[in-house]
Amino acid sequence: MNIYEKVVDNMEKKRQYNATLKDIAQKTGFTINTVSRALKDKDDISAPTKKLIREAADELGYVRDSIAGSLRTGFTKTIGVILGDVSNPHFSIMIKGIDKQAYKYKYNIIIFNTDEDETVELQSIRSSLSIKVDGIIICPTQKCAFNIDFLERTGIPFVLIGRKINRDRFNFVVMDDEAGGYIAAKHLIDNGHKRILTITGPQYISSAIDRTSGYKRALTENGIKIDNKLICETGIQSGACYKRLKNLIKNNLNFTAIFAFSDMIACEAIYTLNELGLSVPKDISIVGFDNIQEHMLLPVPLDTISAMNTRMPEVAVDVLIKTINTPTAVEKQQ
DNA sequence: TTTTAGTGTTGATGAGCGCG
DNA sequence: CGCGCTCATCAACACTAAAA
Repeated sequence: MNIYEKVVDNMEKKRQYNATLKDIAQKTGFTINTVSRALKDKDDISAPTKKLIREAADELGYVRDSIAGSLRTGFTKTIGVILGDVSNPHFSIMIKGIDKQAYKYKYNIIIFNTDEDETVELQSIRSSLSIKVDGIIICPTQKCAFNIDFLERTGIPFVLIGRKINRDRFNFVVMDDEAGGYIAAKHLIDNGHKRILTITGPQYISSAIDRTSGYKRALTENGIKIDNKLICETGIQSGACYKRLKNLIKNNLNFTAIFAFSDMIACEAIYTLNELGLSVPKDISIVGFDNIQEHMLLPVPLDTISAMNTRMPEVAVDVLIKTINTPTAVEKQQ
């Protein structure tokens, strides 16, 4: 095959791939509109015509140009999903749930990973708007209010997931983190623990605040005095807990149990304890959060908080789609 | 510099046809 | 004439390369 044949071959291949409604119309003798309607299975097109057009489309290797479609309809059938850390199983499980639910509505999702960085977060919001997603599901970094304010001002439908801001104005889908914190601490108390270390997330994150206050309530209700030394705030990025916990133990902090902000932090804590010659649960008991082992088995079974965690993605998508279809509706879910 | 033409798809509207 | 069925015509979407 010489260079010219190659070019022609490529052009033909490209043409095949790029077949449009126009090509099908020419091939079948119907108008472009009829072809469009036939392929969309509209009921004002007769069955024989549909069959003919579909066959022609297959033969030409037609693939719908969704960009052109969006140009016409104003919808891209795409949801932007903006999350802090997709390498955390908690979030990847969440993504899977969102995708599965979005599929039911014939929606695609596009994922943005912010690394919990507000600058990246803003860029992700901008990119989402740029590619004209119909709506956004976002787990906000909560490091500054600007990003979400900006998002609100654009008027695009969005739903917060996992973390909440300002109950009245925004749609958010969260679990009852306060209750989760309470149950976790209560569980450890019931097992005889009085010195319970909580390794919690940064206190600008709503879920961290709520879980910590649940923890405090459990202690208070059970007559245990709150020791601020046992409330350890740490970053939620990988490695943060390891350093922090190691330090605490080296400084001889006295505790018999840990309530971790997430299962990932719990895993890191177990790793750290093992490294220091302590074993779980013999020496130290641990309760995590998120129940990731429901989706992936861990080396050691982990006591953890699940609640309605697994339904959050579903609900978030439902609420978002509803908002997209009725722009004025404001919903609140918990 | 401004204007035009072109991209692919589809909702709204309308027209032709056969039948009762 | 009125109706249902089937398909056609038109216009618009947001942006850009090319023409004027």
